[in-house]
Amino acid sequence: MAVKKGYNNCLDTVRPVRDTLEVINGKWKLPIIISVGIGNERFTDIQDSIDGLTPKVLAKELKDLEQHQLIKRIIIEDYPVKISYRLTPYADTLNPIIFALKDWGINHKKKIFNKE
Amino acid sequence: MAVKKGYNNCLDTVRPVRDTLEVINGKWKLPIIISVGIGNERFTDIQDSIDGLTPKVLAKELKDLEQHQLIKRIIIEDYPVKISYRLTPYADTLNPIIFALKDWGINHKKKIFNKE
DNA sequence: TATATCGCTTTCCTTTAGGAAAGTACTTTA
DNA sequence: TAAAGTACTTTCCTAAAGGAAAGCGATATA
Repeated sequence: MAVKKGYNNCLDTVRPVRDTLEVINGKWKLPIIISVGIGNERFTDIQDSIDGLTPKVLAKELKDLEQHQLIKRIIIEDYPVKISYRLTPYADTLNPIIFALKDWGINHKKKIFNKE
Repeated sequence: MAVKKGYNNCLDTVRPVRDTLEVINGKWKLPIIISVGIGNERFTDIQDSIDGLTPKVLAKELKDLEQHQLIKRIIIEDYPVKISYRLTPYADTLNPIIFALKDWGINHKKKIFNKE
């Protein structure tokens, strides 16, 4: 029989939410995905488009995002060799999350602004 | 005239997303909101419902969430005094975010599972 | 020849998050 | 009187995130 517990079980929701947060955690991953998605393909462009992002952090986050198959790194064999970053189709599945976060942020700022 | 820039501007989306992430950052805030939302009102119940959550972290996160007006702390003047945590109506506005994260997490697990 | 750009890497350092364990003040139950 | 529960706090520690600055090997431009 089941062990007595006084609390309500919320694992059905908490577990997948935590799984998602593990993929998109940190300050930078979603901003980078947004920037690449909007058309910034070059390392320097991505860096310039996001305030406060340092090259070290960008390089690390790009690697993480590549591993999760959200971004692909394309080497263009030209003289000089160029490197281009693109979203994978899978990254598009993050759109509902990005829109939800964006909407909430816009609304939250309104709320705070009207209060004070 | 405008300064030359080679990158596409993504601040319209990045800024509100970052504003939201500042409110719900970390491993624990959304799980706690989910747990309280599902009916866990007591400190110990919330703690027990979320795997790995320590009392120190829970106490800190509850304070943060109170400050952001997502949770209210209710003191029940009984013998002994009891303390109850509830979501504010404002916390309900996070639902689209939570559902989006949940759906993505479920789908992501499927994707990984089918691959390997 | 000198300087600049690109896509990073490297080093060093600070801050923050988070975990383990014990303690505390109070009350209730046996 | 002892043990247990409630809602935390406190201390101590580690790991990870993040920032500042310089460097590097290649090519390109003046």
